[in-house]
Amino acid sequence: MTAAADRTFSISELAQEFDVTTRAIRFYESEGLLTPERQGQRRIYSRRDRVRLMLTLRGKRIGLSLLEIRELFELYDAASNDEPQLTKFVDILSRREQQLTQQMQDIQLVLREIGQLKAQCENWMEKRSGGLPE
Amino acid sequence: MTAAADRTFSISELAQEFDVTTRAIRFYESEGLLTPERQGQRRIYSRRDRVRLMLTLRGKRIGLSLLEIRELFELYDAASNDEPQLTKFVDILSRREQQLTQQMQDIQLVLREIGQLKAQCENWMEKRSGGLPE
DNA sequence: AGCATAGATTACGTTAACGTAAACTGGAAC
DNA sequence: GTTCCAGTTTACGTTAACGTAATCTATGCT
Repeated sequence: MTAAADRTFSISELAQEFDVTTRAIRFYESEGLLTPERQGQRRIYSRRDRVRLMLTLRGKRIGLSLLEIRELFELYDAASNDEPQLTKFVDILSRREQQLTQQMQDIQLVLREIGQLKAQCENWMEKRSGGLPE
Repeated sequence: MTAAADRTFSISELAQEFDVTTRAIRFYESEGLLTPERQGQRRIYSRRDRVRLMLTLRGKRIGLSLLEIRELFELYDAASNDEPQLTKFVDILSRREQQLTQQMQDIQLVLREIGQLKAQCENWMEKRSGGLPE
């Protein structure tokens, strides 16, 4: 049994590590995404909270709203329950899968366009710099 | 010369085709993304406007703000100008490329997780349905 | 002429996700 | 003791991207 398994974190530690403001972290709590303990009035974050913060930020990066992220947390927590819950869970996952796949295709399109545009630009610039040798 | 090359569109035609409200289309105009002609007071959209609307919506899907989309339009229009403009253009493209690549990786991660979760759920549900044969 | 319909203009409302400021607390360091 | 410092609460402000009326206009149809 290693002794550091229950490491905890202060709010500013997490803020630094993930490059968000403490305000944002408290806001996520107010939205039900984090549930830190208290030591007096100070918030004290567990490993679990840290993971949830990570997942929250990743969720945001892929365009989920805080509400959706929270729903996923709740469904995930309750997922070992009854079958209707499970079915709903799978439904949501499928829909999101659908959207994300679409999103990836869009991104790939745009990336290709960007590549072409960049090549074109660099082409032009080369020609210009080579075209007037004093 | 075919005669229909200069087809134009009404606002509600575009609204229908792309499944957005007319309000949104007028809003995009007010933000400088579209520049329809006028026939009296009615807006009359060209092929070019239609393409820009398409690009606007695609930009939104991949998480660009209307302002960013407008900047890209402007840069694209001015791209055949001088070299500093071109350099700036390539810069912006590179940054966006960077972000989009990151975003794609995030999405791929989540898609993998979703796949696993779905498999797990279906696994559970199978076991249950098979476990109680009356 | 009268009416319906599509479109225009103006303006206020809304939601999400925090930012920002003010005022307070509790322990640590000097 | 007092001065920092990190943290807390409360509350109002902000931005983006439209939604939602309300009111007005132009036009084609009957």
